[in-house]
Formats: sequence, C-alpha cells, structure tokens
Amino acid sequence: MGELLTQGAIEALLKGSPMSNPVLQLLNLRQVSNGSGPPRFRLIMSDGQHYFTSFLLATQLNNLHEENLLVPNCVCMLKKTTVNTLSDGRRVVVVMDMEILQSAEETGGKIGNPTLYNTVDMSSPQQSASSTSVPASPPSAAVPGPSYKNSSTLSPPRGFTGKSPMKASPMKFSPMKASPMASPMKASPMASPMKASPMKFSPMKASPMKASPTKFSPMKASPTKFSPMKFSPKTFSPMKATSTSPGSSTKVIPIAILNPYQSKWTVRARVTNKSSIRTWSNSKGEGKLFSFEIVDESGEIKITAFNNEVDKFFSLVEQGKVYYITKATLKVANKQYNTLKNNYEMTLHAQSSIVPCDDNQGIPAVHCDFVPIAELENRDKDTIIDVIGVCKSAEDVSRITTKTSREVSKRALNLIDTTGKVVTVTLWGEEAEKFDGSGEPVVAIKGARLSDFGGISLSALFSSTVMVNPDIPEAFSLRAWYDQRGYALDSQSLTETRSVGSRAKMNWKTLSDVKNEQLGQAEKTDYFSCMATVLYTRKENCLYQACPSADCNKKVIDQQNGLYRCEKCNQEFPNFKYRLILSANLADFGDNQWVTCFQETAEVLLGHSAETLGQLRDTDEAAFDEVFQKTNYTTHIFRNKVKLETYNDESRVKVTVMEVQPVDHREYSRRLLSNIRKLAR
DNA sequence: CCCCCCCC
Repeated sequence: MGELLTQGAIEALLKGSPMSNPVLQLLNLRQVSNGSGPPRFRLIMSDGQHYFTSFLLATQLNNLHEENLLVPNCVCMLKKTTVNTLSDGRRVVVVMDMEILQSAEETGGKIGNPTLYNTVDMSSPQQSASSTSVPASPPSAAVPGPSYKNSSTLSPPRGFTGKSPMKASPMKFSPMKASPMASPMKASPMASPMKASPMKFSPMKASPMKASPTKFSPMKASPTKFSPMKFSPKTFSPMKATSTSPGSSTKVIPIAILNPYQSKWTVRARVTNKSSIRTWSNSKGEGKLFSFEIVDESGEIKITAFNNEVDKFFSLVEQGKVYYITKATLKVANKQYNTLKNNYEMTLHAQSSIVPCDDNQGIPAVHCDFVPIAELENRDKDTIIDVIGVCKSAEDVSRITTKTSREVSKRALNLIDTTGKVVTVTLWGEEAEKFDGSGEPVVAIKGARLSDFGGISLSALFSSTVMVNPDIPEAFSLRAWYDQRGYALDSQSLTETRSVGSRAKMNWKTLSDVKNEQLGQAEKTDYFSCMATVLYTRKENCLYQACPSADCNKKVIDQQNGLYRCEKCNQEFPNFKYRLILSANLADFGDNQWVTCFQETAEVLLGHSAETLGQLRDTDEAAFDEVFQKTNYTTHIFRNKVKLETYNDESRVKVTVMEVQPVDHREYSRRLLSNIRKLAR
C-alpha cells in the first residue's frame, strides 16, 4: 500500500525540485472561509513519510469536495501545484489541478506513519526576544527543508496548548500570519477531528470549546532518539541575571543523561503534566506540593516542588511551555508512584531556577504510543498505555465514595477505534466533571491504566493526560473512519457493561414477585432479572437435530437413509446440527420457576456447546449426565422475558432466559440485601 | 518531604 504514495514528494515540492504528478494522501481538510467569495479548502497531505499541513485547494477544484470525493484518506495525484512563500517564510502549496486516484473507502485509513514535515530552517536561527541566549539546536537530518527566516515564531511541533482549555491557543496548527486565511482560522479553531459527516462537512459544527484540547495536543513523538551528536552541549548564560540565574554558564544537556552525580547542568524541556497544589499532613509533618513532568527530545522526568518552591514556581510553570531548568536535586525515582521512563526524578530547592524559553525548537510535545483497543486484550493488567478512540458514548458524571470515605467524581467513556472494539475508560475528579462527550469527540489518553474490571477496562490516573480532539494525524484518521463507517459498526466492547448503566435497566425481581406481580400476564412481554439457583435441568429432549443451514434452526426429520429433511428449507441434507432447548427449574429463597433456555443460554448454563453435548450424549452417557449434575445447584444471574402463552384454551406464563451471567460476591451481597429489604416491607 | 490513582 505504501508504494502507492510518492515518498519524499513533500520535501521535493517544498524544495522546488521538479516533481511529476506526485501521489499523496489527504489526511484532513477544512474550510477556511475568507469573507466573501468561494470557500477555500486547506488540506493536510501525506506522502507516507511526511505530512504537510499547508496545502491550499485552488477554488476551481472545490467541486471535488462538494461531490464528496475529496474526503480524508483518499489518495490523490497532484497534477499541478505552485508553492507560495509567505512573508514570514512559511510555504503554502497551492493545488491547481488534481485527480483522485483512490477513494477514502478504498484506501481505508492512513497510509504509513508520516511525521510532520517541518520547514523550519535550523541553520539560521533567529532568537526572538528572550531572556536567554542559547543557540538553537544544530541542524537535524530529521528536519530538512529550505531556508526560512523568522523560524522562532514558528509554532511548536503542533498545537501544543495549555492544560486549561482557556489557555489553549486556538490555532497553533495554522499560524499563518499575513495569509488571507489567518483571521477566519482564528475564528474557527481546529475544524480537524471534529464531527465531520462526509455528507455535509461544515466546520461551523465544531464549537471552539469542543475543539480545544483539555490539556494539549501531542504530536507523534519524533522518531529521533537521543544521540550525542544531536545534543552537542551548548552554553547557557542568561542575560538577565536574576535570582533564578544559575550564575555561571551551564551546559544544556538532554534529560536522558541527568543523574545525581552531576552538579552543573541545565535542561531545556516542555512541561507536560502539571498537577494542582496538594497539601499533606502526616506523622512526619505537613506541607504542600505540586509536581509536573518535563520532556525533551531525549526523554522525560518528573519534578516536584514543595512549600516555598510551590509559592515560587507554581504560577510560573505552565503546562505545554518550554523552560530552562537548573539546580534541582536528582534522586532515584520511586517507581511505585512514578511511571515515567526515567530512573530519576527531581525535587526543586531554594537555589533551583526555572526560566521560560521562547524557543520551542526540537522540543517534542508529548510521546504517545497508542495501543489499538483490540490489542488491550493482550496486555497485562495495570499496564500503563496510551489510547485513542472516538467517544461514542459517555456516562453522566457521578459522585462516588472511596473505601477511604473520600468523595470523588467519576465518568465512564466508551471509546472505539478502527479495530472495531470498544473499551470503557473512567475519568476521575475534575477531568470527569469537565468532560463533554457531545459530538462524539476523539479522545486520546496518555498514560491510562489497564484494569481487569468488567473484563478489560481503563482508568485515568492523576498522571494521565486526557486530550479531546487533539490535533494529531491519528485523531484525523480516526475521525474520518468513524464518520464514514465506524459509527455504523456493530462494535464489541472489551468491557462488560452490565455494571452501572445496564444494571439500572435491570428489573430485579424475586421469583415470587414474578408471580405476585403477574409479570407477562398482560398483553406485553415483561423482562426481569433474578439471582437464582438451578435446582434441576431436564436432560431429556434437551437436544434436537436441526437444519444445518446457517439461518435455519428448524428440527429436521431423520429419513433413516442417512439424509435429514428440513421442511422449512424443503431440502434434504446429509448432516444436521445439534441445538439446545433446555428446561430448568430455578429457585431463590422464596419460590421456584420453570424456565426455558435456548441454544446460547443453555450452552452458558451447561458450560458446553450444543455440538459437544450432542457428541457426548451419543458416545458417553455418563459424562453427558455429569454435565447436568454439575449444573444443578449452581447460582447465576438470569435475565428473562415473561410472556403469556396460550394453547388449547389454556394460558400460562412462559419464562425464557435471555442471558445467563455469573454471580460475583458483590452482586450476591447486593441482591441478598435487596431481597431482605423486600421481605422486611 | 508526596505517593491520593479511587466506583461499580
């Protein structure tokens, strides 16, 4: 698939190298209304290796979009392009003619794993007014490109905004000053991973609130691993000598090589996860603290500030911003609480200095390594993973009390990704309260913990970063996938959802309630759930030979000639399939009830497939008997339907088991308590 | 020096 795209085309286009009809994939597009005149579309295109966010569709090609041909993931041949350089040095590739080679449907998703093509010229750094005079990073092979001026005004990798939505700068994604697109873009930030129905794409649907990431938008982590070459030590000497000044020149070193045995160092890094201020009080004393994490191209580390340092640094340190940090204490990380990939962590002290750095170059946003939802099944409980999915539903926020009697807000989200699997993620506290699931946003979570509750589920931690509609390619393709076909998918959840949500829908009854309340005796069918013990299962006639056709379960007639006839299909077959209709007598503490279990529920109850049971009955009657013996006196939760059935003028209610679920001790206690209360009334 | 990461 990868060979479909012209790898290297983006670099070539931007460098002005001759290019004959390059083939690129559209990752996303959005409308940039420019006042009057026809709408203009801005495209993010990928050559499989790089993607570039500033393609502009010539208006004569607008029909491609209007006809729903130019939709994310489609593959296009650019037949005529022209590259414009804006006054600030940025480039825009105007697409004058193109042809769509493959529809989004055919392509099915993002091709390859392209990284942002950065047109920053690293060889001619221009420091913006900054309190420091640290040279820019040396040229990096990973960031090629032509020479531009004014690189320091270029945005950080991508849309990296503050933790608070209010601080989110609206369009880091397109800081195109002096371009006709500039102001409308500000007005409608981030149309990208919003709900974009292929039928009627309208950027207006994205509310600015919705579109603002709650924390920040990570970029695909730069593949550039730390190498000493790329981190030739630089000298750092703040010009504005302040109390935070290190006083003498110190080397800017990568986080990855920080250790407790080195005294003079400075790191230049981005704050990725700033906590709120917390107080503590224990036998050793009391105090306050806050912590944050920082990241550079080499790695990440946790930093904690206590008491005086909280006062000194809390407001200075902003989520998403880059700082020079020096003179903090390195200590061995307590891995019990610190999941970052670093053996050390930092504590600030009176001499520590944190100086904002205006130059974002080379400092990645956040490292996200998204695990496909279906893949979670293969990961161990308690693993910390990054996940991204469309939030197809979300609970309302609720308050719960923890075992230690603390009250906390929680909200469960159901995320789906292109694997078609759904997983439930629980958000806590403020994160749960703030979350707005309307419009089925793309949600990315860095550092969620895998839980085995309900089979497989995820829980956000204090250290997790929750991003709503992040400005990253993964979010764009997910949005496109979901809007085109994901929404219609008959998805399966890895998390059993019989808890909270559906439990509320459970109509719990005791077996005597069913009779006393005359369930099912009106015209309508009633549904109820009960916890009951199997007293007896009738093994006689529980199996029948059924028509082998996929959608026919009709009992076949043994022709006694090796053929089985299905009256419904009006056909004879050389084989049949076994099906189950099992009568069982269920009891709870007050009553009993005969019920019928068809195929699936009978299989669950008996613990064997109909096929196995059929074989067993025909070959090993003792073993067959044993299956029924073992089923008796087992206790389950049964979800049932009750319906009045009439034959020969005689009516009686028939109870059919719809679902058999195991009882866990919590459920057992809950039902027991509930039933005792009923008795007391 | 904290270290709460929860609930069904």
